[in-house]
Amino acid sequence: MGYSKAQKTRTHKRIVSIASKRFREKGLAGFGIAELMKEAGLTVGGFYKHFGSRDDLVAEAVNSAFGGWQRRLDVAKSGGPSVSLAKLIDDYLNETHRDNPGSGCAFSALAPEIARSDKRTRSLTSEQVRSDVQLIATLLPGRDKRAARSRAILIFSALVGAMSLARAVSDEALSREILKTVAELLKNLASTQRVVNSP
Amino acid sequence: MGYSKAQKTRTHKRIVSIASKRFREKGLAGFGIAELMKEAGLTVGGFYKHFGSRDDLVAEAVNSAFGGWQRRLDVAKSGGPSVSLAKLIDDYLNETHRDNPGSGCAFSALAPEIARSDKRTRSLTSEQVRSDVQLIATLLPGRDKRAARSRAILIFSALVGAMSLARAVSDEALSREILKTVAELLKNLASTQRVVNSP
DNA sequence: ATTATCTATAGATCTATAGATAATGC
DNA sequence: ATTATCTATAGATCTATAGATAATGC
Repeated sequence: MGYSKAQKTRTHKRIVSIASKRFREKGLAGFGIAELMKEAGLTVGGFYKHFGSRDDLVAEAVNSAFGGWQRRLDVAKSGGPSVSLAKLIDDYLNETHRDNPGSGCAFSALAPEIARSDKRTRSLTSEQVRSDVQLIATLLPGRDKRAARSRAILIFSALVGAMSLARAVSDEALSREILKTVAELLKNLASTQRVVNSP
Repeated sequence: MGYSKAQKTRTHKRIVSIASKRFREKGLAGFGIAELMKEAGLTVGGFYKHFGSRDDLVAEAVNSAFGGWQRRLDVAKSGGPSVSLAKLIDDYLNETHRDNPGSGCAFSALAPEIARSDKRTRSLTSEQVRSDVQLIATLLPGRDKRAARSRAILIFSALVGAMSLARAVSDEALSREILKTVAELLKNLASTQRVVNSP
C-alpha cells in the first residue's frame, strides 16, 4: 500500500464514495466507522487523518450524494426543455430508483435525518435545493419566471414526498400506485402553462 | 409505585407516548432505552416486560404517532368539504408544525427511516397512507372518484415532501418559501375540478 | 403464584486517540 | 521530518437478560 499524496486523495474519495452510498441505504446512523473503513480496505485508525470527526464525513458524503444526482439531472436536461422535464420525472419516480436508494436522490433517502444534522450539512442542503429548484424551473414552459419557480418547488416537493412514501409502505401495489400517479400528474402539470383553472 | 394491571397499562401508554414524540424529534436511532425509561420515571430493566424488543416499541410508537396526527385530520375534516382541505393544508404546511416534529406528522419526520424498518412497522404505514389518501380524496370536489384519489396522492406526497425539505434546509427564507409556495399551489389544486388545462 | 419494577451486568457495539510502522518528500 | 496507515484500547454507549424485591390477585 502506498502513502503518496495522490494515494491519499484516492483513498479519501473512496471513503466518501462508499459512505455516500451506505448513508443513503442505511441512514446516517446506520453503520460505524470501523465497518466503513473495512469496506474501503482500511482499518479504523486511519479515519481521523481524513476527517476531523464523523460529522465531517456526514457533511462531505451527503454533499457527494447531491453531486451524483445533480449529474443525472444535468444529463436529463441536455435533451432540451419540456421533453426533458417529463424524462426527469420518469427518471425519478420509478421502481429502479425506489429499490436502489444508494445510488439515488439524497433528499428522498435522508431529508429528515439531514434536518437533525449540523449546520454545515444543512447549509450544503440549502444550496442543493436552490440549485435543483432552479434547474426544474428552467425546464418549465411559460415566460413568468416567478410562476415557474413556484411550480418547480411544488414539483420538487412532490417528487421527494412520493419517493419517500413509496419506499415506506410495504404494500407493493400501493407503492407502485404512488409512483405512477404522481409521475403522471406532475407530467401534466409540467406541460401546461397554468397550474390550475380558476374556478 | 403501584403494580396493578391498570397501572401497567398506564405505564405502557406513557412509554409509547414519550417514544412516539422523541422518535419524531430525534429519529428512530436517536436515543436508547435507558434514556427513554428515565424520562418515563422508570429504569431500563422494566422495559422488556412491556416490549419484546426495541423494534416492537418502534412499531407501536410509530403507529401511535400516526394516530395522533389522524385525530388532527379528523378535526379538520369536521368543518365540511373543500373549505376543510384548505384548512388541512394550512394546518400542515406552517412553521409551527415545521418546528415541532415531536407532535407532528410521522411521515415527514420519519419516512426514510420507516422504509428501513421491519415489516410490521411498514405494514402499519401502508394502512395509514391508505387512510390519509382516502381522507384527502373525500375532501376534494368533483364526482370522479378515481381522479380524486389520484389528486389526493399528489397532494399527500407534496405535503410530506415540502415539510421534509423545509426542515432540511438551514436557510430560513428558503424554508418559508417552500412552505408558503406549496401550500398556495395545493390549495388552488384542491379547489378546482380539473388538475390542469389541456394544452 | 405471579409479575412489574429495580439493580447490576454481560457482551457488543461506537467514536476517538495513542503509539508503532513504513512510506513519502524535502 | 512528515505523515498515512496500522494495532490496540480507553471510555462511553447500547440492547438484552439475570436475579432480587415488593406488590397484586387468585
